[in-house]
Amino acid sequence: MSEPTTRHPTPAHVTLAVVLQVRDGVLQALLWQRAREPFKGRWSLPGGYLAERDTLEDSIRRHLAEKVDVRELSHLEQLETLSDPTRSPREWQLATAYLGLVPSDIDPELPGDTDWHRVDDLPPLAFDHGSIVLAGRERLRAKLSYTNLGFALAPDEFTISELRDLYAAALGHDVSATNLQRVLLRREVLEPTGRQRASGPTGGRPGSLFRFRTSELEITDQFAVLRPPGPARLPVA
Amino acid sequence: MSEPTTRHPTPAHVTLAVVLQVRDGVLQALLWQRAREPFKGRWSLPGGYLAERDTLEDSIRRHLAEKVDVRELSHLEQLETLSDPTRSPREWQLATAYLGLVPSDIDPELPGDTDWHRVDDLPPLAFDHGSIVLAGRERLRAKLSYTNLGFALAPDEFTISELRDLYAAALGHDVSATNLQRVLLRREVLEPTGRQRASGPTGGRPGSLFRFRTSELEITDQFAVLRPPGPARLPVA
DNA sequence: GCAAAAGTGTTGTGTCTACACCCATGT
DNA sequence: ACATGGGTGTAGACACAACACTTTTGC
Repeated sequence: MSEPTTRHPTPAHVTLAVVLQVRDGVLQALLWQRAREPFKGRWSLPGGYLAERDTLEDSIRRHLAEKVDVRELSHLEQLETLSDPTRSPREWQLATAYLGLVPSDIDPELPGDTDWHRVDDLPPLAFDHGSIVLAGRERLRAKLSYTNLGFALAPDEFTISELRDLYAAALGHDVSATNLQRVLLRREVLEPTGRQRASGPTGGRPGSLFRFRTSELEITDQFAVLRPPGPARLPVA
Repeated sequence: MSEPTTRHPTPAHVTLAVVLQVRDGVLQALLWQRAREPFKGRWSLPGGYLAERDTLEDSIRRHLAEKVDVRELSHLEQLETLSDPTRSPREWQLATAYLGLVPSDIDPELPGDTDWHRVDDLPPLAFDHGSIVLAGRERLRAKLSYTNLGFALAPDEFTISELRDLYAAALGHDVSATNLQRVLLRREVLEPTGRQRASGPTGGRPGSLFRFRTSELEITDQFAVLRPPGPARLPVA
């Protein structure tokens, strides 16, 4: 298997990751400054060549491990594979992009050539990485609406206001804490922990703490329309 | 560019397509019977090796052109890239899978080693192709609910009953013609052509003919929830 | 008491399913 | 006339956004 029996020319293959986190109330992406040509000095997505015996997911986890502690990745999913033959000026190279998420309460140690950048205000990126970041953001936004993916942005415990700020940063628009709470509780995505956050120095009622019921991705708004026929589902007996 | 400057070992790369069509009122997939080892004689997805200077999409279109007339593909989108190092017994091989759709009124000429199979009753497939077919079906089902993707399953003109049968076959459950019509008209996905289908031999009111307003994929049910704030959108003035 | 922050009650709206009913055609 | 299939009217269920109001804290 390590000796391909094909006589077809094969492209180089790299894995890339759009790693997103809400930092300072803003959605940010982890970028890495290229040390070498092509695009020397430009910011780019972390990643690297696929090694033998690695799956694509293994590969991107391995490359990311050099930047951030992989245990800190709360979610990782494949985005798409890019194949424009001119996407790299030097070689025939395919790239499989992943979306990775990091909870907001974590501040990983980073090497000197690596830093967070606001997705709303990115510098020019190497290759086609700019459009990949935007694709990752769109995927995140869509899944926040119809899945429980919020778990990947949030700490283990949080108040509704804190969660609201995370959603607002990721979605790019204001979110009402009132309605967010009701939607996520109705869908049984959140559950109360029973504990409370202490009031801040300026006073105010202490907020109750919640947690996500599960850290596995689940679709919570299946069948937005064209449901299968049948009597209405019982309202959670 | 045709001379990779990398010294990394590179995997073989193939493109595959799950081509789906509603035939005889049932969702079916286009399969091809392997002439050679490995998996000689087994049914498998059409596709083949990626050639230099091809994008992945070019590649799968080219391979499909040997089976069906590509102009008959009403939709083509990337599904995922598979990379398990053991997925092919002979070589290190990645596969990028696509979903292709063919309108129900077309009956392409097929070579002798190629045929349609009901997705609900597939034979054992080569490699990991069985799970890819199911992933394609799930993608189709999801997008039928929140996009106008129905255009890719339907002929240019159709009655609501005919469209209902297509949706039912693809979704795998009964669909109400009444509600289907109202949902798709409200969303302005369908428009009446003004023409009618003649009655069948057994009588019955002739059905009005409709068409999809566009054959570009559009999201018609954006923001199922967590809409951006603001006054309610005007009800289509 | 007053400001600040959290949380609940309530109303209105839009979208969907279900089902009854009416319409147009062939025999 | 009556069977067959197409289409409309309408009622009820539900989920959501918006906003007023109440509760709990610090000062």
